[in-house]
Amino acid sequence: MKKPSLTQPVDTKTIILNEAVRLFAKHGYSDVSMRDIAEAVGIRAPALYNHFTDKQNLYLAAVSQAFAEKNQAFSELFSKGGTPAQQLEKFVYYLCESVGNDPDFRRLLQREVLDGDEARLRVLAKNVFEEQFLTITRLAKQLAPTCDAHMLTISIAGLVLHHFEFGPLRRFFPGSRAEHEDPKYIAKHVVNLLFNGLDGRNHKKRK
Amino acid sequence: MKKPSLTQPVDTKTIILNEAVRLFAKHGYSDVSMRDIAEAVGIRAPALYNHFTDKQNLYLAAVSQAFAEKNQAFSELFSKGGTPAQQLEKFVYYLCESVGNDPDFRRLLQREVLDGDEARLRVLAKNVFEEQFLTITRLAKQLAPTCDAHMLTISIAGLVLHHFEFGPLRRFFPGSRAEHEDPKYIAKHVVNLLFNGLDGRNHKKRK
DNA sequence: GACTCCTTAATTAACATTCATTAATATGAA
DNA sequence: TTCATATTAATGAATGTTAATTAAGGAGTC
Repeated sequence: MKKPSLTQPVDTKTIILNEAVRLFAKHGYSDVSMRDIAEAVGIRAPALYNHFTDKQNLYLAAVSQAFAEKNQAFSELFSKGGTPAQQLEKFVYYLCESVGNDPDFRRLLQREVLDGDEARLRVLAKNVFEEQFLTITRLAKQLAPTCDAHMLTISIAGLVLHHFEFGPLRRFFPGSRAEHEDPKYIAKHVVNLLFNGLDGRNHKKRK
Repeated sequence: MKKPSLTQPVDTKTIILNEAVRLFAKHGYSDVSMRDIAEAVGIRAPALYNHFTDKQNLYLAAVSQAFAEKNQAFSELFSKGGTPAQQLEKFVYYLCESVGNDPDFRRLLQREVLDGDEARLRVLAKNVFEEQFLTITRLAKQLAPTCDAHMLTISIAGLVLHHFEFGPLRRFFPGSRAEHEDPKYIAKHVVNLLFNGLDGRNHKKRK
């Protein structure tokens, strides 16, 4: 069916998607026009309609693509075994690096959570995040049996995500330093907080 | 200067601001037209220009108003003394109630953090949140002297905020229950996590 | 190879709509 | 009257999208 022809028919669609992801993540759906995307690609706006039926269709394809690849590296995380504590620590580091190195993904997620309709959010939860959510929830149950594991999973993700999401505002708070945006530094802080709570002095063994 | 006249001249401006806050919080700057706001108020769009110079001006005024009142109840929180741990617990409960009962405020904050330019974010940090930030940082230093207090403050705020921000997506995760959106339940969870870390069994005395 | 034919993907031009904003004007109370 | 506040009408720009057209490559037939 899909015959990759000659010049670059498949390539154009990929380029469009990449530019769309970048622009939608940066400015949001309503602040990116079809002309903006076309210009970034190097074509005219009507040419976009050879690849996508309309703007919404292009947006959904862009978001899907941005979220699609996020399930591969994750699975490998837990293949190597380790104690639950070690696995959680690995996950926090993975999440920090992942979110820190892909601001487009993070911003698209923020925008979807803010403005996505129920249908889109349901798909997002089921198809993109459910596996990861269940894995962390299982871990949470082992590590903190008396805690609401559902809530704890949200807490862990939120703890990481918010350090990145709040960056633009946090920068103007007293005591801000460059390392506060460093994924490794954030991960270390979060891991410490999770395992020891506020009282970071009484370290418990967890390795 | 401001003479509250008769019919409702000052009132109109207030109504405009309230409707603008509501609409901007719900849909975002670009997805709310001057006509939308005017319709919500019950007037025609050009009448808005008797009270605000342009759309940006109206938006800034709306955001300022939504953020303005957030510094009053806060100060009283710490006037009654208590141990640092008690004060922090009070703050978490206050923040949960505050954010939970004012979704417009929360959504506007989310939008500003996502799309606000540097100047606006600087003003927001300095004029709206700095006092609260410094207070919590001071508390953090007392409660966790070995921890990066700046980071810890962000963690505390993020922990609370994310439970509300992620609500629309979290609802579609397995195990979701109604109480997961209850401010008091969230506060209890956050307090427990902060003071005890993952291991919620070894409760430390803190009252 | 040379001739059609179909498909794909690009272009320019144009359209209808919506938007923020302005101008001119009316209304009504002090 | 005067001033503040509202209205209607209009303007110019931007938006998503469609129409008509063109160029180019692949496939089948001679």
